[in-house]
Amino acid sequence: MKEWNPKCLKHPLLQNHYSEKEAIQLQQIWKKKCLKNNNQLIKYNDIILVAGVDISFPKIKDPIWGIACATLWNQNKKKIIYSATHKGELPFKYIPGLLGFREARLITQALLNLPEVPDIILCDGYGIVHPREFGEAIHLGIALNIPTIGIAKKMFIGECNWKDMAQKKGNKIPIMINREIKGYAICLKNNVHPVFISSGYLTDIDLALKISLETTLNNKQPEPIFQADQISRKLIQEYT
DNA sequence: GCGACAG
DNA sequence: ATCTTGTCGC
Repeated sequence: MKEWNPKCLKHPLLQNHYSEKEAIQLQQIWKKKCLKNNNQLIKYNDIILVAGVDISFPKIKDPIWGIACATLWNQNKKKIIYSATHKGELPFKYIPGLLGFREARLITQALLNLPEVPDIILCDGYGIVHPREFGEAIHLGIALNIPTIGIAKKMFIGECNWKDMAQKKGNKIPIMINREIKGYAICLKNNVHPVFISSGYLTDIDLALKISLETTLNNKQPEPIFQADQISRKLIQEYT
């Protein structure tokens, strides 16, 4: 059984209080480093444990703390088998394009409370569809050396006429950047707006779509993320 | 310069 | 992200 690296919270991408400029530089440095390594993509058959992560915030103006939740889904049982949470400080304000610096550390602390290490992590946000191809999913995946997928609820960058698409489960339409397909808007539930899926760390878009569909039960988002959202949101109420 | 902008 | 009830459609 895989073990958590006890030093994983020491990773440079998970440290506190970077300046905005430093954060952007780190994204560029680590993006370059990843391209050089030509790492192996995860294989579909090696995926059994799928984690989903999310953070909820108190309803105040500029929240400086939040509660992260990580859930664990078993692909054979098709259900959530564990969940874990962590309440803590947010090390960075919200800046579009730098979400990983705000959320990845807290998410990691919740993941560390899970009894097992997941084979892949579903993130609430983007992966490669990002101004510097360094969305939160990529950020978290590199820091932990675990494959990730980005699943966002709103458009960010790129071209995609998702409003023209019939809201039928399974329907999808590409997100184009520079005439290339970088992700997809895909409906996971009938009569509901699509989610926006892009590959993260050690994954490609085909695997991302397949795993997302297979871990979806009856909600707009895959169940691991949906449950992480629900659980963290409930916990916030108890602190408020 | 202006507005838009994942969570 | 968060504040929020009912309501429309399958």
